[in-house]
Amino acid sequence: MSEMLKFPQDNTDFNVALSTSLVLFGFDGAQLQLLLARSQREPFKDALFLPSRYLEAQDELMLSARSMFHGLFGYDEPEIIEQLKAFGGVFRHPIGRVVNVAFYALVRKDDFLAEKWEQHGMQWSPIDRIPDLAFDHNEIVAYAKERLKRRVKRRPVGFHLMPPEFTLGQLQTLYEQALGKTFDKRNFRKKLFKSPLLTDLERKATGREKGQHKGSSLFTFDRDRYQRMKSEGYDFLF
Amino acid sequence: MSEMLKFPQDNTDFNVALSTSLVLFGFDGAQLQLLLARSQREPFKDALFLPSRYLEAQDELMLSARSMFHGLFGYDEPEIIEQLKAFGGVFRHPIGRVVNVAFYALVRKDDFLAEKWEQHGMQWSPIDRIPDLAFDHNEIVAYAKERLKRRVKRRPVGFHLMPPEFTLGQLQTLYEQALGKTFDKRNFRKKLFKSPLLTDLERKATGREKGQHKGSSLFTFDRDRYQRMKSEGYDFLF
DNA sequence: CCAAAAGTGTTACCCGTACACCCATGG
DNA sequence: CCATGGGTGTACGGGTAACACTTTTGG
Repeated sequence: MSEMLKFPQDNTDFNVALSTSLVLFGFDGAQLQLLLARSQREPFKDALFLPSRYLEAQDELMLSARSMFHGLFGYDEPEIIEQLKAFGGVFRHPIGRVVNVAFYALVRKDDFLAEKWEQHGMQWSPIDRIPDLAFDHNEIVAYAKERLKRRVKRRPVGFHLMPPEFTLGQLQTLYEQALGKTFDKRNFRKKLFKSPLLTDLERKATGREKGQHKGSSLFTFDRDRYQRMKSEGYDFLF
Repeated sequence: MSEMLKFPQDNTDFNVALSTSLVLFGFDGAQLQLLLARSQREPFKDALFLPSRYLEAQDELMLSARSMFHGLFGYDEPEIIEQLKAFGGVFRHPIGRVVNVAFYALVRKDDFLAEKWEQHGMQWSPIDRIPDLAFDHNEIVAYAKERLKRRVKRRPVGFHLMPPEFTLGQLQTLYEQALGKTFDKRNFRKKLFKSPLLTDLERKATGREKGQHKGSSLFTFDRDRYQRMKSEGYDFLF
């Protein structure tokens, strides 16, 4: 009974393993997607799951997630990466227990090292049509989508997901898919222009980029301004 | 490199231990508080920390948290208990790694088995004056307070924290402490009466209960009604 | 010429906020 | 009688939501 009052130097049970999984959101110009791996070997051939790896005992949770990210994208860290929570409900290893700590991150899809990974069965999947995944990974994805919904309302996620130049139509698509509802075009624009983070590039889209309609105006996010305003206490709100 | 693509049957590293900690919020009629333990033995004598225990390898995370809760309160589960996230940044055990999965719960302070635990150094501490805690438990508390802020806005937390009968003054105190700001009395009442969950008991407080001013009206929450409305899609919003 | 998306203002309603006075009680 | 909290209504402003038509472009 007073185990609760002891500092954890006693009675420890070191036969748990930790894995980390990543829920990586990307936007290809028209669709919000996430990255899945496909097992290419028996006994789970073709099963889909989230990019995952074991944590070595000395690793920090976040560093483990970042290093996995590095393997996939070739640089050290995405701008947005955050722990979701621990998921422990499903997988039992013959040797002990596996608990999975999941992270989510927002990425530029272009940065993905596709040549390197596609041959290993990795692929992007539209967020509204995620197939059955192994383990409890569907539950993790559902949790991540909820987290994303909250972040979309409080952070200019376009910074991290959109290509450097984009149209307002694309941005609206992103918001609609992330929040799971549609918006009136005029109201959407009004709302976004309340914050001064969107810069009109005064150029028109050629229509060659995915999801860009020819002739519509191109915008970009003003990162510097956002940094300055944030340090003065500004809070983005959608 | 293709570790990421393997199912987790290989290369596991079973020398991690998991602990669970509880951030237990209670309200004594006048103050929002949380429950702390005090170590009574060397080498950490007098250190304060969150109620914590080791997870045995076969335990579910949530069940472990609930069973610790049972030890403290004598019944199986609080109405609100939720995982926060995994905290792994601080403690290194000589044998391996300890990762702490924290939970938060809302409780009726009266239910705490005080006679049983006070002699073991457990005590309630006001939320706005939490002392230095061992490990990274201050960080956990900070995270839990943020979670509580969000929940206060979306759930009728009064159900779970308030005594069965309370005054509007008490309820306002709770909201003010949880959200860290003050409210105008009239606006506060207006806001709460938008939802029909508050029942006027048509009796007056005697002034004997802590935090109740004599003569003010007593209210209770209509649990049944909340259940019915919730099943019809109602969402509480403060 | 047809389809698809871009672009553009106004109105109504709701909600949040600000604000002041009198009453009841206990000390 | 003084201090503390209870109890009550109104008015303004900002934000959200609803709503339709014309233009550009590619096919």
